[in-house]
Amino acid sequence: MAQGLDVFEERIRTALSEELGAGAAQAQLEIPKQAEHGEFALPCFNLAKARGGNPAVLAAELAAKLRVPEVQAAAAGPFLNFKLDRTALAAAVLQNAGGSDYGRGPGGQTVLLDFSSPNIAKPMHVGHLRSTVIGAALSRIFEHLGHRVVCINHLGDWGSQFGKLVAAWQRWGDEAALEQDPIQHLLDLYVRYHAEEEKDPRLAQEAKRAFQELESGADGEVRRTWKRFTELSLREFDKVYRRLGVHFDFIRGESWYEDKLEDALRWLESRGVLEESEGALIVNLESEGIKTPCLVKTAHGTTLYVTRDIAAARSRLDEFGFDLALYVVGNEQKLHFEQLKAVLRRCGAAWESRMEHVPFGLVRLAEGKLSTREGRVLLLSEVLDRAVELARGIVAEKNPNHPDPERAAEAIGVGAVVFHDLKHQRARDVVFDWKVVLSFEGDTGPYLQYTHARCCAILRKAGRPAPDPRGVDPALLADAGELMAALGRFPMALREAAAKREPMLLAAQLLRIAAAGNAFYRDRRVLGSEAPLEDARLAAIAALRGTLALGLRLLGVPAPEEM
RNA sequence: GCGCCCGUAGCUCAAUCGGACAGAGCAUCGGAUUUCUAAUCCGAGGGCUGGAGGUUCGAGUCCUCCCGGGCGCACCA
Repeated sequence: MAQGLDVFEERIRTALSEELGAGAAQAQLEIPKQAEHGEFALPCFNLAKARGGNPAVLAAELAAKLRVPEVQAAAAGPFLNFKLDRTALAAAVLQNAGGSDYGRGPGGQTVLLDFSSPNIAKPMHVGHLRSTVIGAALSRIFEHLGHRVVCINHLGDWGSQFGKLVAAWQRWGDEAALEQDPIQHLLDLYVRYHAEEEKDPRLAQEAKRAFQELESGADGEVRRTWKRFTELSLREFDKVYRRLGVHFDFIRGESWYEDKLEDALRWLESRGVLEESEGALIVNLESEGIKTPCLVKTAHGTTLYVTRDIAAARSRLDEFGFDLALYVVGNEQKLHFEQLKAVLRRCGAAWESRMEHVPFGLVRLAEGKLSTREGRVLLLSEVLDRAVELARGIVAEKNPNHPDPERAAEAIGVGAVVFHDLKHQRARDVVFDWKVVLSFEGDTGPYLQYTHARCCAILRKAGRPAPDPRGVDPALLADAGELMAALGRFPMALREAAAKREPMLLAAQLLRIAAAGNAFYRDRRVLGSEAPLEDARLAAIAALRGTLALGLRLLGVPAPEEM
């Protein structure tokens, strides 16, 4: 069930292994940087070295001998280039491209994704956007590849910070302010707490006591207050998730593992990895090459973030039996996940190798790092609102007769913000720049949406259903090689994006597809051509539209039919 | 101080397992619309890939050192 260009790649590998032996099937086939070198290329240096020959000679020999159906092999110095027959290329791509199952894979694994995970009582800022959109995109990509995906939102709803928050609420809480804008009020309280904590040491005591009460399980004032904050926060988060089209199978904060903490600690004890140090319980990790010991219980008896993650990992393995668990969490928590995995390893839990931290760079402002406490925040909802507002103006200007301008503006604004995040390699820090985020031209989400909308317009104006792509004459699309090759690489881009946990690879492929598509219909009239040609071009447009729609959906970017 | 990540065009970013002449977008300049949406397309200029060595047939990519930035380094998450 090879799709797109995979068909040809398989043929090339088969021919190579027939000529050079089975090992050659794994030879490094790459995509040439320049289109005139064909669709695939084989650098012959290593092969020649292994066989004791000259790479250029080998390339020439292979070019003469290889027989690959519908593929022409040509030597260019030490490179062996493969150029696909244009008609065969179009025929192969039209076979699947554009369908909702294009690029679908056999999958079969259970993949758990832990992402977004904002902290209760704090607003979602642009930093949360990264985890949310990267995690959500990966979840859809893995799902499309046939895996069973479980998405968990591991809310930060536990920990000593909630002791601080409850203590602050008990001192300065304002019922009316909480009703009016819960997250803002809670944030104010949190900031005020930190400001006054140093002047008044009693605050720290109150906070510590409150968290101890919370963790004791007592169903008193502290717990009721905390629960209320959680519910109010979730309601706010839901609004953002709805706008982003993000869905979780489970919204389970750290508190969900509350009743599993004791068991986790007993387990560590039974494995003999627990040590006491300065009144606290730790796991020494020097044998795992980590100098910093892992602290699992504080001297005053409360658990920590990592304790909850240990409990969560065991619980999730038990419940879902995951083959792969991806934690889409910022770079700065690298050590945390190394420790988590090392602790499990010391306990003999070999399954920790299936857990993987998928880190991403942090978002910074030009003025400096974001800091909730110092009030240097950039609210996610504000970013989305501004993008939508700008889109609203542009829609009104460019398409005053749009049937649903408000909906289009929302799609364009949100799409711009989401795509902007996903087009960068996740590892790198990103500097948030309004000018760039709010740009709708060039390599942007709206550019992809626009291309999609143009295709929709052509298909709409055809006034009839798109022809069955298998019924059109692919020879009439021999001039669409760029577009067909770009579409044909979509399945590969999907697989790479999953393998490297890097949605950018899909985003980049969509940009290449859109660029090829725009060039294609710019120079070739679709409607009004003679019947067989119109059919063929309509089929190409349908494949383009469908692939963009699919790719955008996987990334979480809406694809309106009209802009 | 130790560890990890990053330095590519004026700006934001790509570059497949180490492969061909380091590519896009933005910005600048110049073109394209009686025809399916100009949020588009075509073209031009713009580079000692932070610096110095090394490995290799071949280095933006690997190794060493230096410079610059980010993050982390047990009682936060």
